[in-house]
Amino acid sequence: MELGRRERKKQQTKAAISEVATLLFLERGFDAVTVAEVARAADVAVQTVFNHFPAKEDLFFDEEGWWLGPARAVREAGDPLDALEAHYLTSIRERLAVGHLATWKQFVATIEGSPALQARRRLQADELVRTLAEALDERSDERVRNRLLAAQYSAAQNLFEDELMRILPDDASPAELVEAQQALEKVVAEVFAVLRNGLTAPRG
Amino acid sequence: MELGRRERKKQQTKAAISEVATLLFLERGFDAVTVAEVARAADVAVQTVFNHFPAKEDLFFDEEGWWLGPARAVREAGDPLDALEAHYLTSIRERLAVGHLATWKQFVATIEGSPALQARRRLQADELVRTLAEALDERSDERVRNRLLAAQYSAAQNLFEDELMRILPDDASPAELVEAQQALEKVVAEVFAVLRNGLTAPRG
DNA sequence: CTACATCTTTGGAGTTTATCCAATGACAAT
DNA sequence: ATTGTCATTGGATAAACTCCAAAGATGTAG
Repeated sequence: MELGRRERKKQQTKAAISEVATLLFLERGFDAVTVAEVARAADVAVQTVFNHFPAKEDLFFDEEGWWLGPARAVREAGDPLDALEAHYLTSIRERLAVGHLATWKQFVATIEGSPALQARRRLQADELVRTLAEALDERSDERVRNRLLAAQYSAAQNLFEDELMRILPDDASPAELVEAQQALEKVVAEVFAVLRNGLTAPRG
Repeated sequence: MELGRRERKKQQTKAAISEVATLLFLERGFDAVTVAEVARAADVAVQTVFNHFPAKEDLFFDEEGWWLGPARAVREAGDPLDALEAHYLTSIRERLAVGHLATWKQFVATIEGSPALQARRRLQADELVRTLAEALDERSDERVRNRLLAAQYSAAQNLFEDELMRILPDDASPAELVEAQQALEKVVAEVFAVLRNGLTAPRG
């Protein structure tokens, strides 16, 4: 679809605002930067910022709807657990791609430094669980188990994220990256084994 | 410990504020009532409200730390799953006690009508999961499983709450109460059976 | 009982996020 | 060129929350 100049300029200002905002947030922390400052740095009116982003938090979380991924993965593949494991391994590899990692660690650190961003992330996690549970409902009518599984997936994701933050130094060398990826994939395998076998089964 | 008049009056104003605020919130919704209104209704200065309650949400959630219950239950009993099941059955019975139910349904409805209150409840749920996971860590060093179980317990609690809201009419008769309690306890038994046997084991 | 210290309450000014609205200016369509 | 649409803007406003200094109530020591 062809975009007119007007729409193009609109997207342009939106992108400019988001970019300058993200830089400021990463540099000085989310709570320490006011929307007025962002507007000034982007050379637009404060109202323009709110025209494009419904709330301040949306300036930071510009990626749209990653939390719908697991539900989609379940819908598009055969066995739900296989689908979820594959989906998670893919997202891990993306995160560990060269250049992405440092940025990602900074993102997480910024979130952990701001109650408002943490609240927003909880909302996203909730959305993930809800949509995943609905997707699982389409595969099996065992509502109770579907909801428990969805919660476990979300918990597993948190686990992996903590683990990543823990084992990876800020400036990881390529060798360390490979090592970390192998370590993480081992944890993923362990977690999904637990999910498959159930909590009380003996570990593999 | 003996409380002086000063401290007594302080608690008194705090209680008065909390009470009048809760009434207003239940009646007209959390977001539709301003702190200034609460202050006016309680005949105190706005600043006085914030002297006693760090944030507006604290005017609604005055009960302190119920979300630490599961962790405590695990620490004080033998088998963690038995402890959690017993703890949850107890809390259900409290909620279904005569007189408490209508109030509780109103509370939940008010929460569901306010994004701010929902966010606060998510924070509490997070705290529950975190503390429960720590308590489980003291019983077993299988960190991964402990975290998955904690997440499942939280999910189960949400399930029960939804179920309670769904099956119970606002003005339940004593007979309906008994019936609802039996239905709920059956669901609880089913969920904990799943937790014990694992997701993939055949249902009982 | 008086004087002094402490602590709660209060009013006022200010900050920040967010909304509403009317005016302006760039772009699109005829 | 005119006219309508739409993004942008400034201004006013609301609401949660903070800071601060003054006032009022309470506790304490002489």
